[in-house]
Amino acid sequence: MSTAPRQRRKEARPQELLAAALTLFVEKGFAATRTEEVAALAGVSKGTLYLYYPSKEELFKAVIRENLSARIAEAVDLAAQHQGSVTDLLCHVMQAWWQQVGMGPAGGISKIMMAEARNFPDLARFYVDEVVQPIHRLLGGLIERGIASGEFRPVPPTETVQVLIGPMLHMILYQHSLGACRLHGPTIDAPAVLAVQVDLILRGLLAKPLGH
Amino acid sequence: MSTAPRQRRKEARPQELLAAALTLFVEKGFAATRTEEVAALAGVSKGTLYLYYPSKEELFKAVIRENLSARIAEAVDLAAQHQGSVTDLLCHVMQAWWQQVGMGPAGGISKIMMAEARNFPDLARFYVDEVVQPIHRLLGGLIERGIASGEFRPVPPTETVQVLIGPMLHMILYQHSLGACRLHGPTIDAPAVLAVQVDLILRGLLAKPLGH
Amino acid sequence: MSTAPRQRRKEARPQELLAAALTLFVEKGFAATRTEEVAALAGVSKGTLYLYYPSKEELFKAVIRENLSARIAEAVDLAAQHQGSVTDLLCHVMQAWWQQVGMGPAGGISKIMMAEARNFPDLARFYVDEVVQPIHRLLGGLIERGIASGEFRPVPPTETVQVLIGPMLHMILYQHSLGACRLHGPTIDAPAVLAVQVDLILRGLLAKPLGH
Amino acid sequence: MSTAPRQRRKEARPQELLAAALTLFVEKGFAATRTEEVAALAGVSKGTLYLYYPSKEELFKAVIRENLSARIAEAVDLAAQHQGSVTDLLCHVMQAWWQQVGMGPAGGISKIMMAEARNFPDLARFYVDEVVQPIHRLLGGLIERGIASGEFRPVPPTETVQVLIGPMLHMILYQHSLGACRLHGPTIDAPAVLAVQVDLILRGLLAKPLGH
DNA sequence: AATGAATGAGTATTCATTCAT
DNA sequence: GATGAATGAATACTCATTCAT
Repeated sequence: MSTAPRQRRKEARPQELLAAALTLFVEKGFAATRTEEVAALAGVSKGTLYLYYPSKEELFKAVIRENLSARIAEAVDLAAQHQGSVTDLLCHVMQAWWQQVGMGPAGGISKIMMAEARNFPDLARFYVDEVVQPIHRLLGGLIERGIASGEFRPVPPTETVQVLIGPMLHMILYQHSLGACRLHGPTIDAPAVLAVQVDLILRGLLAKPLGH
Repeated sequence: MSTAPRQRRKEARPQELLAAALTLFVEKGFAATRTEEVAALAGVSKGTLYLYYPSKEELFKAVIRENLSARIAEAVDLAAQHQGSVTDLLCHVMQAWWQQVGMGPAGGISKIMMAEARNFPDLARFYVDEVVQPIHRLLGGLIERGIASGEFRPVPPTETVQVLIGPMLHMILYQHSLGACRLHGPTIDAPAVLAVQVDLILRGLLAKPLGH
Repeated sequence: MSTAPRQRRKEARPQELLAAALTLFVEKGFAATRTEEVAALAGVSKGTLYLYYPSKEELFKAVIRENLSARIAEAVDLAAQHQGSVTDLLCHVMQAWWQQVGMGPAGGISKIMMAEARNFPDLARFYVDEVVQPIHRLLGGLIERGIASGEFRPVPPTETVQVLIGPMLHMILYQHSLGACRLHGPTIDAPAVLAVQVDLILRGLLAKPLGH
Repeated sequence: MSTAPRQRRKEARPQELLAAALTLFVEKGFAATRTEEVAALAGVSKGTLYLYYPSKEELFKAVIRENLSARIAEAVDLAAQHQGSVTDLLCHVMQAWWQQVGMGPAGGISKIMMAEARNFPDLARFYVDEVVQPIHRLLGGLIERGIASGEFRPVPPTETVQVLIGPMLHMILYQHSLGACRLHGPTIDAPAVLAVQVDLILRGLLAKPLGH
């Protein structure tokens, strides 16, 4: 209880390092981020970083676990317990993901993986196992539940998941790459796009048409 | 008539270099591709590459011009001359882009830009001006034409363009990144996804509902 | 007190690197000296050099500050405090410069600047501000003092400074260039030349002729 | 007599190449001058240069022969034939050298040699044999003639040659190096310096003092 | 004779990782 | 535990020279 500040500091170190790493990896990419910068942003020296994480790759894996694995587990739990309309659940899950992950810096992790998967096969494997597969299982399952319950038309689940995920991921990627440069490209109003997507796709998905 | 082999080579070199550069840039990214590798893949020495392109960045710009700018111009022409249903035109443009660009290696260029825009601001600017803006102008214009002609519901054009582009771009990115690693992630059946997308989104877009 | 060897090295490194740099820059010139050679001569690796100096140019500037700026400041102080004959002071300043700078490796810096000024404008600017101007101000001031005190004839100060500096600088350059090659060119006996110069020029400078 | 322009061109080539080489070598130094630039300035292609001179070093030797050896031979002849006062002859030779060589681009050759002798020992040897030695023999001989004739005091000839040459050479070097950068260093008024030098040194050299 | 396409050795600088203190 | 000095592998770009045309 009366842990000295030094003690608190020592316990907080991993979190501080992960936060610094997330920020810089998203900003510059994995390969282009220097470990020394991560350490500096976390307020420690280069050597200290290696005390907590044995390499840059392991540091990145820890960032993924910290920021994505946990969120996914929550969503899976939520879906398992939900009782009512699958439509509502699907909307909720997607909105929540956007709020908690997509909008924030953690969204940038997907950019990094897209960018550097082929140069770092170990990271790619880890990310697919830890993130991509679970999300596909979750959303695919929801589509199947909706079809089974008669809410949705009998669409192919796997492909529909792609169509659901696509625009959201694309916006995330854009905002963390070209959108982050101060250029005169198209400005993306993410909530508006999500609204349009929900409108368009639900109309297409639902067994019973909505009105205008 | 009496073009010596040396002469023929000189004229073919730029194409050979651009093809090699496209392959490697897409595979490894811009920063991680070594110029010497590009030269080797094109069957020439390091120095020769610099005879044709003054720097790695200029080489990359040339790759973009060669592979994307030309295709975009074709699509713009096609759209300007098309007379019939906007729905057909939109489907055609998107299918053609997928066939000619998305599916092939040129699709990987968008991955590179997502990945490295923030580290190479000059390239980002070039890509936005040369590729992103023209595509948005083209598709946005089609949506507006469809609304004006009464084919489409009065959706917001800019955001709808995002929803149209999103899944396609996401698939492209996926196939050039995680999909290219031999992992057990979800296998994407791109034509099937496109079919689902067209089905879902057109249902949402059209003023008059389709049947099942 | 308990300075570990590592610590002692850290403090000594800049000096060791500057000494190695001076030696090699004088021997081969600025452009032709490889940073790795400098590091090797100082007994460290390539990377260590860059821990202390951010670039080859900054290393060179540090060599100038270390070897010339300090000497010039000393001479300026001496001149400011000197009370007696300007003739004596002038002789002393020139002899001292020859002993402390001209004769030693630091003399070679002027060779480098002559050689590479036009290819490295930043270095040229630095050298003019830091070395050439101060020396001219010092010697020009001495000539003026001598004229004002009636010791010297009313010669034009600026041009006289050139005549004073010329032979010394020429000898320095010669010894660090052609003289350093084992050739059968004229061997320069620097002290003898200086003696002749002092004899000839003082005779020309003094208001009252000397005897034979 | 009716040589076609093409013929005239072919015969003029070596001269044009030497002129171009002199200009660029003086401006940038030997190592830093690219052979392609020399060829371009002479209006021919890279390959053509090698048709006339087998290497960059041989090109440089030819520049020396063309611009210095010839002038020296003229001065030697003049000195051999001169009958009157050695003082006049010495003044004349030095002024003529300044006018014909020092002031013009050929003066820059000495800068190059100072700069790069140690990196190109072959060139150094050639320059000493072809230029330095002859000039020293010429001027040393004049001093001895002046002493023998009673015009000059019995000064040591070799060292006196250094004092004579020094300021002139220094000015040449300065004007081709730091002086050629647009900096705020001291501006050298070469004729004024020469006048001062002649005044000072002759006063010191002559057996019978001049008046004020 | 003239060209210019091709070559490949050579070099400043960066950065993940180690380890003595 | 914490530091930061030291390392050395890795890479874009240049330029003298050659030689097929």
